[in-house]
Amino acid sequence: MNLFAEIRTAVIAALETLVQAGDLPAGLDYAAVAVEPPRDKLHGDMATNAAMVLAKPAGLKPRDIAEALAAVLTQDGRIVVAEVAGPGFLNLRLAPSVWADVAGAALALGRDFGRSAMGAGQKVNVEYVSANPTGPLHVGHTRGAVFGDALAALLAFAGHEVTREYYINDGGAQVDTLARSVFLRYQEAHDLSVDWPEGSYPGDYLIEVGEALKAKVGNAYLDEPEEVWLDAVRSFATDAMLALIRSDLKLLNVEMDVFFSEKSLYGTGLIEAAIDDLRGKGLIYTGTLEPPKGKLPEDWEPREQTLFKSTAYGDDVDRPIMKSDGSWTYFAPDIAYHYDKVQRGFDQLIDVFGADHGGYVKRMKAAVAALSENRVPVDIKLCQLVKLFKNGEPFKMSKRAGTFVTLRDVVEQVGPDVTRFVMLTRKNDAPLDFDFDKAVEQSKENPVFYVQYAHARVASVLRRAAEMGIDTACTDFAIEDEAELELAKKIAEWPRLVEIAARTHEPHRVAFYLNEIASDLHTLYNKGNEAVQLRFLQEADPATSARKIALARAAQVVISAGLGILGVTPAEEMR
RNA sequence: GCACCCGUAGCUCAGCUGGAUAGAGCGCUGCCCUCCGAAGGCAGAGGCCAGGGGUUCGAAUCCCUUCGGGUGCGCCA
Repeated sequence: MNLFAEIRTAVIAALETLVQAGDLPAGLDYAAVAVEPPRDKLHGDMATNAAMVLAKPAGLKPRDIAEALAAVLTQDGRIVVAEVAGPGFLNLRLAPSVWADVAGAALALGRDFGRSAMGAGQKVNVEYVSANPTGPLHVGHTRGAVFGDALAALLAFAGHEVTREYYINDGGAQVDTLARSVFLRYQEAHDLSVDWPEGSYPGDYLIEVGEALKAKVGNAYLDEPEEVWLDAVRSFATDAMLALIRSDLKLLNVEMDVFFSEKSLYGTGLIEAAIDDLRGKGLIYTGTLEPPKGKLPEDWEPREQTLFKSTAYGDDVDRPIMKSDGSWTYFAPDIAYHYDKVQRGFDQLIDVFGADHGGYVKRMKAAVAALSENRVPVDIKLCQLVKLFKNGEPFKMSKRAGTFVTLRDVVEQVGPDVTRFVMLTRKNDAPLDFDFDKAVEQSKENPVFYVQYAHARVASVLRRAAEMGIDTACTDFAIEDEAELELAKKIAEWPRLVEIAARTHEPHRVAFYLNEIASDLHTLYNKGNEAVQLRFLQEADPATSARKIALARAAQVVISAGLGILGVTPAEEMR
């Protein structure tokens, strides 16, 4: 139940009434009519721009439309005051009972309150993490993992059918490097001393993989040339890395529906099929690209290549899909992978990448647009860097991986709940500072704590109420004070916020909202210190107390639902 | 050189498909702790929304441009 949507429906019905009465011309487009919370709450509870939006097409003055609209709307029992303001806004003030009804819905629906049918019938694929299977996940992946996971949950909450997917880059040269690195560890496991060539993966995490390989094959590969063991070791190593990555994800409670292997596209005709599809559309050709302007690669020379005409779909230059030795570039399997997603019938694709893949966005969009004939939109969300701090000092090294801090390092220090919440306290395209100490600090500056505390505070009130024999299942409300009204209104905003966040693909909005509703709850609670009649717990008047507690429970339900979307456990107590 | 992202209070950042007098936290100033949990609370000061043009009844938001920061830029994925 989205109260804003309901009032908007009422506004449009009222406009129709005006049309019937001949006060407005028929056939107006109401699409731009909005009902929103006003910026300044002194203006009322909701405002509509209907009169201003319709003034021009209707050929009338905004204020005249607004006056007429106000007259009709005040006949609605929910609307107490409708007054024209500014250039033609219509400010609405709602009856207190309306807010109580919304809070009542929250209690009745529990964590399903705010669930939307917005995405009904929409199949969405969210691809995230997709880290190369060459080592443990690091901090950057962590942000992508949390973001993608929260976004998937948010879309599901908004009614979409969501598939969470991980693309395994196991087809390129980097898994060969992995295999060779594991082979070196395998040699070490046999007490041989080895040289680490430039570009190999020297992290400690491969030591046990080398030992496991020894345990499996003994000394069978020791004196053999690469041709003998490369395939087998690569497959052994990528399996091990994938197991590592899965266990990393599990630490964060991230669970994928599909792990899609790049390798599975090779030798199966899938890449060829995707490229053929593009060729059939006249988008594949052989040609020579212009050199990039400015800093020229040193070994630049004009070269004829097989190209995808991505410029036909908004890219800046056409992109090579085949190397000069006839093998595919990395782009070709990616095209095939997205072709596969399109063929699986998704209505919408979302790719979550690191910000360093920004240059990849246009060609990927071009590819999907071409493959789906503009049917399937693809939204590519870029996650910016995470800078780690400890005691305000930059924090860089990992004991495990050597050169980078791992997901495991982070989660082991602050836990999955804190990791997830903090990662969502910034917009995805804004850089994020993550301070280990602040993240676990128990103070108002720490949003994780602040929101958890609000939830726990209600739990605490409920426990004490039960001891005092106060009804904790009451569904009547006593919403009188300004602070109570604020909280009730904030609860009513939840369904609308879900839809906005889902539409914009921005789960951080949920985190910010939770901070606000927590703030309203704390404010109300603190007000009870001075104004005794505002306290939730009132031994002398259990009936009133029960109705106050009902509001606290409604807020708690919303906080719980919001945390659920973010993948954070609501705390029952903070000790 | 080109493309993408970003530029909002001293600091870190929100800001809804364009809406009214641009918000929050920290920091700062002043009050407040025998009180349902003060691991705080209340109030106040503080902004040319980087600069300039344009579209619009209306622009932090859309378009153009300048400046400043980040990322990327033909057989690496």
